[in-house]
Amino acid sequence: MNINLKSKYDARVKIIKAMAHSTRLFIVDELSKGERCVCELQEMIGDDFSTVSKHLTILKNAGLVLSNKRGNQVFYKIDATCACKIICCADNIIKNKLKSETKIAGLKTSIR
Amino acid sequence: MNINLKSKYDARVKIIKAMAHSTRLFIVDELSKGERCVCELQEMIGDDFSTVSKHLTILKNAGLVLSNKRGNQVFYKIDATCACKIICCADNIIKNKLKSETKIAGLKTSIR
DNA sequence: ATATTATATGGTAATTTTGCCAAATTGTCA
DNA sequence: TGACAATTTGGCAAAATTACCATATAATAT
Repeated sequence: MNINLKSKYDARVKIIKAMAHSTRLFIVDELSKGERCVCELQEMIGDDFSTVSKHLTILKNAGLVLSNKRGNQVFYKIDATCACKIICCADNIIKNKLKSETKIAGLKTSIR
Repeated sequence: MNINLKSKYDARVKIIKAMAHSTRLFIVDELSKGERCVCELQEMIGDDFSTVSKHLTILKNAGLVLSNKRGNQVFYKIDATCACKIICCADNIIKNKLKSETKIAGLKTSIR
């Protein structure tokens, strides 16, 4: 693959990889409801603080979320609304897959 | 995180992970233009046949593409059009990020 | 100043992903 | 049938990701 094309795909991959983890998807989902501080997210997720913090850094570096420090708390919010659309697309794909699987199951039944 | 919620996110992650690789993004992009056989994709990508084949298997298992054997060639095509939308979303995020970065650069210049 | 709270960073072991080679499979054609 | 072409699968080493602990940093309160 040529070098320019490769870097175009690498830029896209960076975004998509940032979302390719259940914790980070959860965070995006949660932030789509509104701003949350790290401690709120950590409590919901249950992982170590440092783990949650690193997930947030990945999302931030990818340009998906923004952080804002107030006092000694850091609040995160969605920067790219398209991140939510990506989740929506994933849900559509899951729905379609289930539909086509039941269709196949139905065909198999009707063959008997 | 509770177990049901976790599995909901895992299903989404499976889809997104399937797209989280530059070669696989390229394949989705290419297939969005039309059906392609493995050898065509392999030639464009340049990786080993087995590598390309494994990428295709990942996309197929995620429900993003379909395969169809004709003669001794296997043709792949897009199953989930939403896969293309995800790429589109990634592009939007990249565009916004560039925009906000130049805005910040502009502010810094105007401070001088 | 010092203790405390909230978050980020460095280091590291465990796990997952990747990509190549070799071998197996499937279909075509002589 | 046997040779060949296209694709997939198994095995494995290298690279990347993940999650924890310990430590560092920053803001607040005493």
